[in-house]
Amino acid sequence: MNALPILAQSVLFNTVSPDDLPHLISCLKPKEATYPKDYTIIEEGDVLDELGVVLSGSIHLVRHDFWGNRTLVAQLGVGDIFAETVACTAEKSLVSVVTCEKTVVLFLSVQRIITTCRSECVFHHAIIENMVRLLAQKNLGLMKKMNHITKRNTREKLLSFLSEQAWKTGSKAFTIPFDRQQLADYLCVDRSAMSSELGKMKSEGLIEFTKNTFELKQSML
Amino acid sequence: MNALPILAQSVLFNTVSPDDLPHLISCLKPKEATYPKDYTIIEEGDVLDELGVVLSGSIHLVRHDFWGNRTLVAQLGVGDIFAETVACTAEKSLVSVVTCEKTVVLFLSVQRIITTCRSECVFHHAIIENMVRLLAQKNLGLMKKMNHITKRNTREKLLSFLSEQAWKTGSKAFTIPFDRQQLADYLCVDRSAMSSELGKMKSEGLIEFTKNTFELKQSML
DNA sequence: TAAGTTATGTTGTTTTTACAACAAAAGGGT
DNA sequence: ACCCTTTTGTTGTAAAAACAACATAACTTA
Repeated sequence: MNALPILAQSVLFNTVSPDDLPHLISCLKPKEATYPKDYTIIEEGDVLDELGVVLSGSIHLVRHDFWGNRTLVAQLGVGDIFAETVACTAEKSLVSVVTCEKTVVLFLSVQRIITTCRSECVFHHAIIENMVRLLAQKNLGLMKKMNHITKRNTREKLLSFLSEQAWKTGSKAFTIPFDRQQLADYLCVDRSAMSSELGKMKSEGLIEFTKNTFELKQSML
Repeated sequence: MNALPILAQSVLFNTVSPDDLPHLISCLKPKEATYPKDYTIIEEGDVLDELGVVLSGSIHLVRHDFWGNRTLVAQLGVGDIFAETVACTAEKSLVSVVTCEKTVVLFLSVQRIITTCRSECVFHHAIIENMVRLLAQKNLGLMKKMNHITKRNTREKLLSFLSEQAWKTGSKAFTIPFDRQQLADYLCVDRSAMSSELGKMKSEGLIEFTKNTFELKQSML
């Protein structure tokens, strides 16, 4: 498929002029792959030297422990980049990458990205800068998630998460990208316990919700 | 103080030849500062454009919520780098940086690091590559911490943490860099609850410990 | 060394969570 | 419309954690 419009929007290439982009991409050993729904692209423990760009569909970064508890680390969509950490560090992946639907991915060589090539690629140093920003943003994302899950109880985790969503959309009413089980996995709590906590919060007038659409009823920190 | 030997060992500069280092550093607007014990170098919400290198002493990255719960995100020592994320993203800091003892820090301009300068700095692109690796490693560190705190109960968190320490030192007996309160803050649990859980684990023969020295008694995942 | 301070361990109570089992609701496809 | 599957909500119980209060040990420093 035509990856260029999507790549042009991604954090990694949004400063590169559309004219230069095809040449630049061709430098990075691009490989496209299409996966069905619920396909595991990367397994925990895998080692690789390419990062992935989601061209269509969506993916989850998840971890599983020995008792089957699942932790949802992040959900990524079109234009988002994954596996950059494991590719940069050459260490084993701590997460699995699983498709949520039929998904097309473009893989690019990290070695080629961070190693400046000869003068032909005048724009090359631009994407290295972007690579730095990308990693810093990922970092920030992890810290934000940490802000939620380090809360001491379920209600605080929920309020922390919902507040962030409201903040992100700039409105007290918003739709979250998770179903209940996914939200529970994301916040590291039991689904049913979370569900009943949501019920309590609704009956106390703190929040309102139907399906994935929530509304915060009071100012909360 | 003479920062060069320490910088030469740091992730950011360890590939730069010692001869080139002074020139390179001077490009990066270096500023040295000395802080007393328990001094807050960076407050949550601060915005800055410099990263810091610990030249002597040690620091904690911490977060506080409104109920006074403290979360210890990481502990850094000589040669370690902090504030690179907030400096790269130009967003508000999510953590505070507090000294554990008298500490000397060297600040360097992130703008100068990631923007390639004129040809004079032939080694410049080398540290950009290092910057990428540094951020990726930080990322990995956050994921590892996440592996611990996403565990469902205190014992699993402890085992996860202790296993990692054992793995890191390559021995079943090791000394951890935290006291009990700090460990509790790191694992996001109550100190006394953690203390009693440690007691149970000892009485069950799982572990042995005195002060900060632990020993794992059985094979555990 | 004595007194004060900090760190750690212990215990009991209250609150919260996980877990299990089930009911109700919502979709999906034929 | 019907059956089947998935999602969500509800409830009760058992387990775990937070909390508070205190005992003891270790460490400082005057």
